[in-house]
Amino acid sequence: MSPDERRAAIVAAARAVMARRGIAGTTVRDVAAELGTSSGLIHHYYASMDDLLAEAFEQAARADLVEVLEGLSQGRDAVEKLAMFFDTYDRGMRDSSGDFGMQIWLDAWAEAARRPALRRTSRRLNEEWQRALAGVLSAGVAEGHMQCDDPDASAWRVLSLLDGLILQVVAHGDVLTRAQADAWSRAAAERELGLRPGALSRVAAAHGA
Amino acid sequence: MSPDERRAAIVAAARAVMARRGIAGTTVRDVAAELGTSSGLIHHYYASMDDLLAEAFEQAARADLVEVLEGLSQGRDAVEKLAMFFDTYDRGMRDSSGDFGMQIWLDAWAEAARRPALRRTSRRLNEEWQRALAGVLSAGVAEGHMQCDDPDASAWRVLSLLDGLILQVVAHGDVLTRAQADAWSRAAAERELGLRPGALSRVAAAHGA
DNA sequence: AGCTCTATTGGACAATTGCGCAATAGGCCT
DNA sequence: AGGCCTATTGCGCAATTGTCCAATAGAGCT
Repeated sequence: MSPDERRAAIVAAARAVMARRGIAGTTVRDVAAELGTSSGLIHHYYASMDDLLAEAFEQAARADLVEVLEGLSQGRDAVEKLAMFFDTYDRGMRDSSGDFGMQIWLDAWAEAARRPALRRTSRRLNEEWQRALAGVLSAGVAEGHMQCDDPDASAWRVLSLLDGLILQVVAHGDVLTRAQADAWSRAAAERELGLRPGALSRVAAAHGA
Repeated sequence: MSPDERRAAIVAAARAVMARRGIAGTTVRDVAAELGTSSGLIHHYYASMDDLLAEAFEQAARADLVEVLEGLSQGRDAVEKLAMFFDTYDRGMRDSSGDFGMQIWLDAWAEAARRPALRRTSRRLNEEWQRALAGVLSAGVAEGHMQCDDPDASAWRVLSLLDGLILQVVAHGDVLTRAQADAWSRAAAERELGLRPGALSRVAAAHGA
């Protein structure tokens, strides 16, 4: 196995463990076991566990971002793009790794205070999410379909509300359902952008698929 | 020192360490050192570390909640109560222990997946915040000053947005300012409840104090 | 004073952690 | 084929963790 392949395999194994145990719960031995190799090998390719965790988190987070960006590009206008954004976010939350896909974000936010490498990565990814969303809102205003004084602020609000609601689902379980978090954040976005109630309903449902 | 005093002293020491090192970084020996006693004594009063951390977090979080509830009670009507809610929340965020007052929430949400006692406590406290807020919104609707189909859902939204925005401030630093998080969440609440823009501005400022 | 009960000590213990290192294996070039 | 280089092993080490326990001290009651 070539060095590049090996590095990729290690990160993939680290992502798999992270999805199961969270960032803080991912150990060198877990990754080695997942990979079916020795623990020493991990250190041959990654100088420290911090480096590996930062890299694995970056890839996992970016994969989610890419998926959402692809969903976004499928919308025909800004309103549909935004609806697709919620669709993809919600779908990504359900299949892949269940709750734990989001658990790594909770870990990242908490660990950001103590791990500089992780903080930079987490911050950068969050900003990319916000930028993508702000772009859609600006387009929506330009198209005349959305009302919004400050797309930048609105994007932060839509994103942060989603984060805050999903946070409750992941951290506390039944206190909210995923369906409520999804529906409530769509409703808030509609109000935020002067859309009629229901304008951001599931695209799949609206198209009968 | 009486058992009750001792328990209180242990929790106080745990809170002090938590404020410095975070929940995940608080160890039995740290607490014992902070208290100037032996580590065995902690286990004489608390069956497990999980219990102690949950208790310490509970007290720290409840102190914030009580402060907000007091602020809330100073409002004359529901709109003013809600404005006071934001005032107190924002003030509590600044003085006490700076960012660390909120950092323990990030820790709690992340650690909830791994510590059952902490998860229960975190969940209960979050529900109390939501209930308090929902009460204000219901009163606002009854008074005819607010429009809101589902006070319960709206309360979760207002709270989660605030959490989500503050999260960015605490975890990522300058990506947002505390002032933006404060102003933006007030604006969203105004929209959410059919209030005129500016209706939830700082009470202190509005009264010239 | 003596007895009892418990607060308190200080260290032992096993488990787990990241990390390093000497030894091995196996592929690639000459 | 032979030799070098590095991927890979598997164990060991030191540090840290939560938990437990036998021993001690000291206060309060009879």
